[in-house]
Amino acid sequence: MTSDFKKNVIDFVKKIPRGRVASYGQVASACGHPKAARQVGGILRGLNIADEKIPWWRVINNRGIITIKGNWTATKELQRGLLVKDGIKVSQDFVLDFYKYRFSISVKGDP
DNA sequence: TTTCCGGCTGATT
DNA sequence: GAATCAGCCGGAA
Repeated sequence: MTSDFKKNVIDFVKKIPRGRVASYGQVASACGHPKAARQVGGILRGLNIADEKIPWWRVINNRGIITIKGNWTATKELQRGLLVKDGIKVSQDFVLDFYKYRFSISVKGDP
């Protein structure tokens, strides 16, 4: 069915530049559903992870913490490594300066 | 189809 | 600061 929300989320995530991060709520809000933050993670879970075209690792929670279950195809360690590779400093607790690295949303709906 | 769960968040308690 | 509650929406059963 490919809801607009899903497409929007994926599209947004793909637009996240290197060295930047966005929170689930931020992405959800950009899609018009500020409360659907959980769904953002759900979408990334069901579709992408293995798709390196989509920087899912740049999507974290609003506290700059990698809140993953640890039972994924991806793990916290993997995500942390990818973030570090992007030039983002991540603590061993999987915490990063979200305030410093957060991605500014460019409001746009459909091209 | 319905029901339940979940990588979240913000507000309360 | 930890625990609870409510709200959102896509998957999986």
